[in-house]
Amino acid sequence: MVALVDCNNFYVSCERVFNPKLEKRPVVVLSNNDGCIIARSEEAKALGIPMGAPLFQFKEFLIKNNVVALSSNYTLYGDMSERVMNTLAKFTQNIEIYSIDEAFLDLSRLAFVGNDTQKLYEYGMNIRNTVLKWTGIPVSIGIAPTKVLSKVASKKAKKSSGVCVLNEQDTIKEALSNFDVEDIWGIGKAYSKFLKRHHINTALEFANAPDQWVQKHLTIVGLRIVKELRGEKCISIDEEPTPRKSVCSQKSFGEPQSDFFALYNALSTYIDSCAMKLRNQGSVANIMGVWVATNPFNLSEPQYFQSKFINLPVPTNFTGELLRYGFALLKDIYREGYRYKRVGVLFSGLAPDNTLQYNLFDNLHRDKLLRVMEAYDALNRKYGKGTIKFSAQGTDYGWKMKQEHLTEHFTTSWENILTIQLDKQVLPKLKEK
DNA sequence: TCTGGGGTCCTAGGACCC
DNA sequence: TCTGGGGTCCTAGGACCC
Repeated sequence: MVALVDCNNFYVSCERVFNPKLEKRPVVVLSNNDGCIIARSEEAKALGIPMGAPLFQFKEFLIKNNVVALSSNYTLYGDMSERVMNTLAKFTQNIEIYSIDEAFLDLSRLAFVGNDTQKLYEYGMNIRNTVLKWTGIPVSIGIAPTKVLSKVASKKAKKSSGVCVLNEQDTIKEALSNFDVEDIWGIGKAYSKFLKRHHINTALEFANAPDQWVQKHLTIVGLRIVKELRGEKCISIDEEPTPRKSVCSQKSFGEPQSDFFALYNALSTYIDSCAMKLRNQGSVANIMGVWVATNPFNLSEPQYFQSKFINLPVPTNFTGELLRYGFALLKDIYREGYRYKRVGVLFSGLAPDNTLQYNLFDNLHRDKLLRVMEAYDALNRKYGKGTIKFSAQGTDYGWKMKQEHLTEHFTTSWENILTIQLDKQVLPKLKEK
């Protein structure tokens, strides 16, 4: 059996842990630059605020309905996610962290739980209560024979007690017959439109579709989903995080930028953060690409998009070295006279850093640089990201993201730690305990 | 009308996820 | 005026090999 643990409205829930006044109120969390609405509390969903809606279209609506809008605080969400995952790991080591707010647990190796529906339910409840108590984050748990079915179960769980077990044939069938095909994990916009055109509207109807037809139109991926819906395990639980195959970073500017060095400042920051990710997973990059773009929504202004990719002469993850390539690439594609909205960088062709292929004409002292980067990472890990930087990143952040409603780094910065005033009557009782 | 057989590698594009 | 960011996988088709 597989359990999917899914945090409810995760970003909003994180904010609520540190600000109980947000409880029972409609709350939304915004994307970078306060651009779109990317997370909504149940109250906000009930008001009909759609996922991904641009903020400017809904500003008045939010004010009128007393909705709290917050800038996204990924430092906080990342740390809270780690706490949730660490809590889950106390229950089983067989866990796949699927995203910032979701994890699959392999229950098949927990003999004491077995296949008994009631026992599975109680176990799920125990997990749910523990996560809530230890982290303050409410979760929904779906338990079923396969990953796809556990996703179905978790959606059902959200509408009931928070835990749902789909175990017996008839309960599974019943659930699938009431489940819209477009809500199935792995069926997106295009496929659901296609399926509905062919009169497949529910998950049950999809599960009953002929294999050959499914594979022909939805590839092998679709066929796997169908089989999982029938209870046949096709998608395994990945306990080892597979190393990334590419790393990229691109962000919109708070204000459009025209100056080359403003673009390069931003690019340097993205390169630095990618290079750090590469070093963290022990990879070096063989291919590097840089692109710039104007705002595609602003049709009244001249548009420009350009990218350039190179094969790196020596695969590397050294920030300083990559900054030099970044500078040259940007120089190549930059054109004066445009108002740029974003710049981005991509690293691919990743290889393990222990298979380093040296270049005959390489004149860098790589052993020394390796130690420099190790010290660099150690400092930033210990005292916080950005403690030490490369000079290319500069000090002028005209391109900086807009974050007008940012909450504090409650769990990762001593300066932001909450102070709590204890009631005089509570204190002696606590001491007793 | 007919035009060998078997393979690899790369890329672009489309689908999907959170 | 204002519209997020970071990933994965699969397939078809072309170029190339013998």
